[in-house]
Amino acid sequence: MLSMRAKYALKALIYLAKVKDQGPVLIGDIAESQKLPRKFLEQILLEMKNLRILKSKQGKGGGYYLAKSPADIEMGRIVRVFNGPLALVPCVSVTAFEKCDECLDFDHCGIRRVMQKVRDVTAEILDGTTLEMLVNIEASESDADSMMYFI
Amino acid sequence: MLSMRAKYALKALIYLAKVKDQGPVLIGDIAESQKLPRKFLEQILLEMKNLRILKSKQGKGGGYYLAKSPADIEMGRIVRVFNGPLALVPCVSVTAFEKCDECLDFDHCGIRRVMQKVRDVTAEILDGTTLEMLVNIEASESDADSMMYFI
DNA sequence: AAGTAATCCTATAGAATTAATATGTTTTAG
DNA sequence: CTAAAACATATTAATTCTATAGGATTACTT
Repeated sequence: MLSMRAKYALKALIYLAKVKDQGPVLIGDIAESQKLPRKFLEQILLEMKNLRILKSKQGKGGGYYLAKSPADIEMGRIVRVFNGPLALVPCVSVTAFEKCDECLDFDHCGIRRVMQKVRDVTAEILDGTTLEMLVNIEASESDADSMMYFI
Repeated sequence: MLSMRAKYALKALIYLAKVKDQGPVLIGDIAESQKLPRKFLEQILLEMKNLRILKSKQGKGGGYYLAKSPADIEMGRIVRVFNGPLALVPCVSVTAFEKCDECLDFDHCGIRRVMQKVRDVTAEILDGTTLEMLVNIEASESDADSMMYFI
């Protein structure tokens, strides 16, 4: 399952994308409007700022806002940062590759080969979905309609 | 990431599928040949027996063996039992559906709609892969060859 | 019937991770 | 100068995960 941190990060980003022309947004506004725990969210936003996904303005009148266009922020990136590798086993991870301790025959491991496929399709979807698309998906009426965003 | 329990369960099953005509197999044999911690594996095998995935024979000359044909045991089942739901968020889980606490608008949630797609393709692969296929995949020489097992 | 080899069963320890809160520091507009 | 805001780090509490321990039960062999 996705960690709360990852989910909250995505929620906050989607919100920031929706109000992106209104200048800096207060942590408190994001937390309240999205029903997220304020201090926990604070950490998450800070981390995204350090990763240059967000920018911030300190002091009175300050807040957070997107560092780049919603079209340039991929869901995959956020999930990796806050939830860890997409791969279900380390031996098919691109960002955190590692052989399994108990591995007897890397080349012929069936688990690895299947999990490689799972990772690939997952990455295709998540890396292929931008914040901009997420906003559009939320604007579409039915699940069926939103499906056309996938290849 | 997949839990060790899930990985060990799969390893044990693949091994049992490979030697399936040789009668009951000792826990110790499985553990040693697959480099799995013996007592931990014991729990896992017992659980699979209670789920009717394995059968066992107690006492001298006893051991574990598959309760059904490798063609009838799907990877998805094992992952669900030992790792939990395939879904990354509870609101797209078939086996453990639950709305998110912080959910504001279920019908229009972009995260949910994308994660639904991820769950669906993952389930398609894992539920579409049987133990028998895993054994065949391990017998094929290149990763490319083994790819034809996927739809 | 005894002995032994095996699974069965449950408890528990220890480590790691996660979610969240707490507390204070720094920056900046007015 | 003050108040409002982000910045930064430490700590807690709960949960989960991996693994081990120790005995209870079952059944084959002699």
